[in-house]
Amino acid sequence: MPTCWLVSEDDRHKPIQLPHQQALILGRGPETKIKDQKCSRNQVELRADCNRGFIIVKQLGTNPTNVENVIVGKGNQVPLKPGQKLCMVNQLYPYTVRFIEDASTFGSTGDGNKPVKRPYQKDSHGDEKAKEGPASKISTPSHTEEASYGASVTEKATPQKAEPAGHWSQGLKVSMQDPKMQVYKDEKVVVIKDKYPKARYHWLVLPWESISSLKALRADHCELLKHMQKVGDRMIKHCPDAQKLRFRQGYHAIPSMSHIHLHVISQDFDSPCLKNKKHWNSFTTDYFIDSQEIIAKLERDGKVSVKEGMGELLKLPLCCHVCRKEQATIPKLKDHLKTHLLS
DNA sequence: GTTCTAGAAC
DNA sequence: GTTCTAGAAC
Repeated sequence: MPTCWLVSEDDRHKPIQLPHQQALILGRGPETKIKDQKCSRNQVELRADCNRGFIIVKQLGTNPTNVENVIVGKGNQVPLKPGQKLCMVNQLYPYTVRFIEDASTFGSTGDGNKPVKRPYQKDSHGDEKAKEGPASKISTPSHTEEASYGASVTEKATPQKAEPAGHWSQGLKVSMQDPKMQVYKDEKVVVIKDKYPKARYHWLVLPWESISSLKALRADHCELLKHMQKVGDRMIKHCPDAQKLRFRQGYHAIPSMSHIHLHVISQDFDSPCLKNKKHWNSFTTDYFIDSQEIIAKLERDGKVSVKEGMGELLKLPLCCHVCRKEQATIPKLKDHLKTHLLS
């Protein structure tokens, strides 16, 4: 059976072995050399399946752990396969997973067949709640996922109950199923109004098929994406202000919400829900990728890759999307936008 | 994703 | 003093 190794992509430390079918909890601590206070000492629970060649990543900490740039969500678990990227917290501390047949030349101990020793790490800062427990923990492999969680985690600490489907990042999956939210549906897609619209008109087009993110798209999704855009076109066409307003259709490079969704949004950005720089830049910088561009990339390459560093675009200065003039604050930007509305 | 709020900026 | 942002908490 191959051995499984968690590899620090920025080479902060040597690979950590993940024993087969044993839950290992990692986070801030000497093993990962992560000192970032945003990272819980029990940030993730990792469980390797050495026979099938993947690991299950469960987010235990409050701050986001990402797999392939998608937030896992506290209490949720997702698979991580070789080649995919795990970011321990806040898009930082990248890792990949590797399965090695002969592990003798790999890792820090050179002893490829035994789990890496992980002694109890006393909290030297004394700032962490005692309930967080040891820095890492291996539970017995005989438990089921649920039993293991109940036995090893609940009792020792995490006060919140595991509610994967209840996490905010899963909200779209709930909304799209709610008839009261649906404004259009057919055999392939459903349209809902954005719960917090960032403009006078702001819809989300979601496929019934569960597609986690842009990275999960494959060539055979092209027709679906074209259909989603056509449905968006139809929404715009039936809008009473269609003549007056400009619209864009596109995707966020790194969406916060699970389940792929096409934004159909009018370009007035006249909405009380548009409150901060992140909101603004997510719709007016390259963070917003036009539907056509995604479709073209998918047709050309058979996949969509999102460039690194897109998150930085959200911190850019506030720049008017019409005249590109920079605005100092959100309220000033909102005042400025009114001048374009009147023209 | 939103809400809340400390403290920076004015 | 008030306004506004940015980060933590949810």
